[in-house]
Amino acid sequence: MRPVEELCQALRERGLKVTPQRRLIFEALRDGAEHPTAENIHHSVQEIMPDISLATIYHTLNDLVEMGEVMELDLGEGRSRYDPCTDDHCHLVCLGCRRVLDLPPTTDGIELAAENTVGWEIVRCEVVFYGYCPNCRA
Amino acid sequence: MRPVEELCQALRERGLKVTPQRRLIFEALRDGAEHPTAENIHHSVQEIMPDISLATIYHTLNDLVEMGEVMELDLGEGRSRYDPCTDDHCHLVCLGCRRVLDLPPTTDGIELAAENTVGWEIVRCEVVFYGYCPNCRA
DNA sequence: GTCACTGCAAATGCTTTGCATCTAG
DNA sequence: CTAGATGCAAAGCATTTGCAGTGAC
Repeated sequence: MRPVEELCQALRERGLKVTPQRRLIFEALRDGAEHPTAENIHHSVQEIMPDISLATIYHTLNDLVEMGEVMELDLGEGRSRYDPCTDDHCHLVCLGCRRVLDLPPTTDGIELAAENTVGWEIVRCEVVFYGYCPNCRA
Repeated sequence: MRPVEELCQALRERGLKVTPQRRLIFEALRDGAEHPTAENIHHSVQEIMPDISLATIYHTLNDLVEMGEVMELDLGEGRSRYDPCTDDHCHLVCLGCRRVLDLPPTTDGIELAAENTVGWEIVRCEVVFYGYCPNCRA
């Protein structure tokens, strides 16, 4: 995700408007936990703007996803997480505490795709490891 | 997924009962498309037993997942798919027609995990490629 | 002044649950 | 006979949508 001011600029270039709500959402994504849910962001923005609506959060997150500034992660939890890091990388999910960590990209993911997907156009590859973190193994 | 009769046996061993509904669901999983949704299975079983309830489908699928006979896939579609193949393998999803293909497992997924997840107990690794199939590229 | 955004509430879509009835073992 | 299964309808959640009022530019 780019810095807040660049995001604001990108919004304007698309004919979208920069509102205080959106600025706060950008800041929450920049400063908060790394893989927040929409509700996480709602809570953290509410500390500054108590009346902001969850619908506004969803609206803005959808815009960011469409702009490619944020990745929507589906980690099998029945709700989406949003990742401000859009570089190629893998995820590691603790089935105990639901903590989500970033891992370096798999080097051969793309190679595998190349071998077995002749004729396809591969857009992206998602790799998620599920397990138990050191704390939760106990 | 094991043959229908073995599944029936496995149910009984767990104190669960073998009903005509469950048998039909097993057969639908065995014979039908490879990555069906709960609704897909409902439709195909309804051709033989029109009054079967969707709740029964979900109930049985949840049992099968718990028994490790079927994998629940979350491919970011807002609904689950169920995969009777529980061997280690990857998935290839067409963003156009939503077709889902199986791919061989990544050999180094586990290696990557071993290098970067000291102290963790890794349970499984899910790899999903998203793209456009030859038909949908046009 | 316009057109997009906001907040609210209602709607949506998938999945689960409560309950009365039924049935496998 | 009895515990578990079924079908129905209602409830639960996360997310989206419709709409009237508001605000960015």
